Amino acid sequence: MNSSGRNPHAHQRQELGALTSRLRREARKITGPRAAILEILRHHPHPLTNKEIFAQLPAGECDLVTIYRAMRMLEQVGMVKRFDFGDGVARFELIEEGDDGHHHHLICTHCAEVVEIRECFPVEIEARIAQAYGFSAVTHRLEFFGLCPGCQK
Amino acid sequence: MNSSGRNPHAHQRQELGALTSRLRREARKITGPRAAILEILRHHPHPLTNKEIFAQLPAGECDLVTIYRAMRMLEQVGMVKRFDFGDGVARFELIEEGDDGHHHHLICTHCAEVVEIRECFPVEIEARIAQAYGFSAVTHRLEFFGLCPGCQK
DNA sequence: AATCTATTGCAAACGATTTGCATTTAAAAA
DNA sequence: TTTTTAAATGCAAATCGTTTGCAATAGATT
Repeated sequence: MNSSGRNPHAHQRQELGALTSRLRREARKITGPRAAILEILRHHPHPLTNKEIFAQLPAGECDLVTIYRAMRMLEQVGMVKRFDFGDGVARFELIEEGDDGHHHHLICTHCAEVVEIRECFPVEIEARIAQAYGFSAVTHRLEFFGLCPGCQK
Repeated sequence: MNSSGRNPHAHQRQELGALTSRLRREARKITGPRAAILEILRHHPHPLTNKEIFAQLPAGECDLVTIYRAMRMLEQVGMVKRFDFGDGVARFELIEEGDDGHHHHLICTHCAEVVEIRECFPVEIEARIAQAYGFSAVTHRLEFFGLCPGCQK
């Protein structure tokens, strides 16, 4: 049982080379800003906002707008997953090749700590819902909120 | 088995009088705009955006800003529940006295039709998550997306 | 090395939501 | 009922996240 298993949530860091070749395969250019952004995402197991990425970047590495554009592109080619914590700010997480990145989070409403939740429950439920209402291609968006151990009292 | 049961999703329309007295109890003034807004919400079983409410209002009844302020206030006193369908626009639904309004929706990604989902599944799951990670006061936000019967092909 | 086109930076536009402030008005007091 | 008082409104302007236009730059291909 080694650590290179296929648990999509093991968060083994993807190699930068693997990431760039993935980009190349999509006929996208590997630019300085993009490499830097991927490098940051690679080291963060939790969803990051565009601003947070921007802040991590060496000063002047690239414009905030470029990050917005890069994230949209990375989402399009399926390299990152966009999450919505309901605060009006998009967050992104790098996902593994082949994975669709579907999972959930538990967010502390006080300190904003984020826990990645491995299990995805409502999958069985989706089928039930889909057929109950005649919908197809049903997916869901689910996030949990609460007080983390450190913030309780 | 009459229709005035206590199923919180039966959507029996709340009386305007009951609504205003609820407001009065909270030491809020019953104004023209507020009565008009409540009147609209009363007749809509699905979440409405501020703009949608504005559009329903008799022309010149009140400013859009007033609606924003009213909805925030109504949310504070627990008379409406705010929903987030992930498109960057807040939606509101009137909730019954005593109810916390917690429920979910199934939204057609093509025509935006909204189905109210009565059952709330992850309640049992919340407990599991809460204790697994030591969080307290855990809640969740869950919405389903898919293609409604009419939009499939 | 030359070419071609995607990508970037910067400024400006956008859409949802909030805020400041002077004016109006519902509700409490007289 | 009139007076008083604080809350609510309208309007303009500000804010915040995100997108877009455009000319300049720079990967990738030849």
